[in-house]
Order: sequence, then C-alpha cells, then structure tokens
Amino acid sequence: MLAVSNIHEIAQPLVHQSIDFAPLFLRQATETATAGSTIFFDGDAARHVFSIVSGNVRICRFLPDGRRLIIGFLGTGDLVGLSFRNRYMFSAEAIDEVVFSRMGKRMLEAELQLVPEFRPQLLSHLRDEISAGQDHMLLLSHKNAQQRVCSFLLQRLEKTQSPDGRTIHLPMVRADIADHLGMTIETVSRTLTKLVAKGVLLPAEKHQFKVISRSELARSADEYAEDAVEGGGAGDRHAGRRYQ
Amino acid sequence: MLAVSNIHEIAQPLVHQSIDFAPLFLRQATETATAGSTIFFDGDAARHVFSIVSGNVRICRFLPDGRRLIIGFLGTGDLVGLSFRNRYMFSAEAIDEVVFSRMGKRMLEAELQLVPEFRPQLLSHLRDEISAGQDHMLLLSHKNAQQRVCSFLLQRLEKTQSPDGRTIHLPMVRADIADHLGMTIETVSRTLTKLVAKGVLLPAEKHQFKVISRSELARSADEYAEDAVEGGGAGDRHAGRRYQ
DNA sequence: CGGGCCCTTGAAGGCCCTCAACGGAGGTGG
DNA sequence: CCACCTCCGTTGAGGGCCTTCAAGGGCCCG
Repeated sequence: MLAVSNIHEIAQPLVHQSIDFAPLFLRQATETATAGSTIFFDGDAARHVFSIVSGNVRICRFLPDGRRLIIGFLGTGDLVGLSFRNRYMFSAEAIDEVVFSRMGKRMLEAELQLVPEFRPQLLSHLRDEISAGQDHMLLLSHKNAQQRVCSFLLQRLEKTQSPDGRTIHLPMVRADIADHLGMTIETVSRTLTKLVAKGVLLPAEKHQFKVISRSELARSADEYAEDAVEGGGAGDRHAGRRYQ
Repeated sequence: MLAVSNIHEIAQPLVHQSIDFAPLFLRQATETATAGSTIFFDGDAARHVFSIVSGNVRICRFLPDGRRLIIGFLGTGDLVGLSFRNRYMFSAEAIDEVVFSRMGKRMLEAELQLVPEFRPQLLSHLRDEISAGQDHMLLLSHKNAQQRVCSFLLQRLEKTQSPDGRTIHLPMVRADIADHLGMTIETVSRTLTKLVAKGVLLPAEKHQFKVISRSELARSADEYAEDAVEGGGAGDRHAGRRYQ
C-alpha cells in the first residue's frame, strides 16, 4: 500500500495467490491429474472450487472455430473456481502432474457462514482477478511481441520465486505461451532467441531460463520498442496515439 | 428482457439474473458531468460507487507511454466502482453529458449488512465483469479487424435496445472505439465503410447505424475471415492453430 | 529405428499501422 | 454572412511486424 507500486504495473499474477483460504482445504482429500488431462471442462456445472497443491495448470477458453486463449497459468497454492456462477466458463488442464484438492460450493458457503472473515478475502480475490484481466487486455491490445514475452517472463519470475532469484520456470510448452500472449509459437521462439542473443537471458535446463539483466528485461517489457539495432525507430506496429 | 446492468457485457448467451442495485441509489442526490470531463481518476482513493442515471461513460487505463486502453463503455443503469480495492484502477470519463449518483463505500457496506440479499448480487456483478473481461481478451488476442468491429456493434445493439431493434448507437468517437478494440481510427473507419459497402450496415443519423443484415453481422463477428471477395482465403492474420 | 512431439530457423506474404491529405460539421468573431 | 479554426471522419499510399508455410534437428518412447 505504501510501497506505491506503479498503477500500470503489468507484471502481476493473473490469478492471484490464495491469501488465506488454504486452511479451508487442509482437511480435504487430494487428487491427482496426469499431464495433459482436463480437471474440469468449459460449460460443466460448477460445483467445486479447486486448490492447487502442486504442479501447473492452464485455464483455457475456445473460440467457435477451435482457436484457443489461455487466460492464465496456475501453480502451487493457487485457487480457481471462485469466479464461477453456475457453469465453468473455461476449462482447466494439467500441464504436468497436478495434485489438487476440491471443495463443494455448498461446503464453502457453510464455511463462509461460520467464518465471515473469509468474505472480504473472497472479494479481494475476485477484484485481483478483474485487475489482472485488465492488465492482460493492455498487453494484448498495445504491446508488441518483445514486450509481451518480457512481461510474461517477469510475471513468471515473480510468481515462482527461485532460490537464486533469477531463474524463470516455464513448465508449459511454446504453444501455451503463444496462446496466452496472442502470438504464434514461431514468434515466441524467435523473440526468446533474440533475448538470448542480446544477453538478457541465458538458456538453462529444460523449461528454464536464467535472467542476466533484469533491468533490461523490465525495460523491454514496458517501454516503447527501441530495437537494440541502431537503425530502427520507424514504424512500431503497436505505437498508436498517445494522450496526456 | 433481462436488463443486465453489468459493466461491459460481451454478446454471449448467458442467463443472468438481473442485478438491480438501483433501489440503493434512489435516495442519493444526482450529479452532472459535462462531456469530456473526468468523473474519477486512475489512482485516486476509491471511496464511492457510482450509478449512471443517463449519458455515456468510458473507462480507461493508460500505459506509461501514454497509450490508452478503453476497458469498456457504461450507459444508463450501469454501475461502476464495485471492483475497486483501495484505489480506482482506471479513470472514468464522460463521453456526453452524464447524470449519475454516488454512494460511499461505507454506506454501501451498511446497506449490505441491512439487506444481505444484495450480497450474492454483488458477487454476480464481479463475476460478470470477470467473464466480460475474458471475452474481451478473446477478441483482442484472436479476432481480426472485421470480427472486432462486428462483435462491438452486436454488443452495442444488444446493450442499447432501440425501438426498431436494429439501430446501433455509437455516442463515442472513433478514437474511443479504436482504443477499445485495439485498433487505429483509420482501420475502424475502413472496416465500417466496408460493412456499409457489403450491405450489412446503413449509415443513419450522426452516431448511428442501421443493421440491414443481423445474421451477416453475427457471422462476421464470430467466424473465420471468409472475405466476401471470391478470390480470398489465403493468410488470415489471426488464424492460429486450431484445437479439438 | 521409426514415429511423434517440441523447438528453432528461414522465406514470403498479408493485415494493419503509419503518414498524409481532404471534406464536413460546429463554433467564434469580424 | 463568410472567413477561419478545430475536431472528427474518411480515403489513399507505403511499409513493417507478425503470420503463414516449410524444413530440419533434438528428444523421448515403444
């Protein structure tokens, strides 16, 4: 609150980490989903709320023609299902092996009656989801390829805190990243290659990158294109009008 | 008939119970904002919830470099402010002359204590906002110019019910539409011109269009490009991979 | 070893952005 | 009344970013 983080800060977890709902799930049995399996489908009756114990999940929406948008990625400690009315409005798929527990909505409601202190947290969760969604709209509407990838990498860096503070874990495949950022796998790949060439990133183990220059990464995420190539400057595709 | 009063519903066949907070605002005094003025600023302390009595409002977010994203448009009966935590996370600007009333968050909280039946409606409102945001992400990430404009027109057509059922009101200027759809004013203009040429739309009075073929409009909004030109078919920019 | 999946890299083209100019609507003042 | 300005919308020409299509290599597993 006092640490006035930039209001326009993009690097923000899309689905916020569950604040203190965890205790609610402690008594629930855990289940396991194998990599690639679907935890729940878009359109199914929304009867449960889920808490991820371990593993990674992608949440997806589909267009009528089969194209896909990945709303976001969930990891350990994340919660999903609070924002549903009667039916799930997207599907949740396991990226790797996922351990999770679920709670019936009725039971959740009973808990809320019992412990009304959870209620404002529920609201906060929904508000965070709205805010994160708007940030993502900003990314999708105005950012170019490099800015999108760098924003995503920063987000991953902050979400999955690594011991050395500079390791980015990308458990998902390129197609997932592409469908999350509104790009193609080829452009994602090319952009990452370019970041490595520029010395911003270093490929580490499988599904991992080391951040060499965090400041450069942050600058590339937010700022106006400024290609490292000295020639550039002309015609950024996502420049647009500027106000104020 | 369901007078959905959520913030920026995208055309989708959702069955919503009408969220009617209106009674809460009946005893509040009304205020007026002139066209172009700002009702509240991004970053201000969020102390009030607003209800639009008449007129049109745009809600905006800005990137550090001054570019703009219009999250959505508000009209008569719409509510804004429920999704804020401590500070407004976007600004609200009057498009034309706007009459509105406000209620302090504390007072709202008191009303909720008094009439707990409003609580689930509050949740529903937030969930609609999340759902609408995700719909808009889909538009921004995967739809081309024609699909974006047609989706927007359909949304306006349903939101502002006209007597003849086929009049679209566009009180906002082209720049507003462009910043809402992630395009430029030129592309918005060209797309509208093309729709008129194809006989889908008919320019009516200022800020109005008549819908000649609603089915064609709907098809153009959702489907795969299929240019009316017989030659086409090659290379849609937003085709992408298709699943399932 | 063959097959599938994933990632990368190259070449060509298209959609949309950028820059530019023009016309109309509305307001102001001479 | 008309010149003048500003804002808004339209239309044209050119170029760039990203998509599309294509090919190849690495890895894993049966």
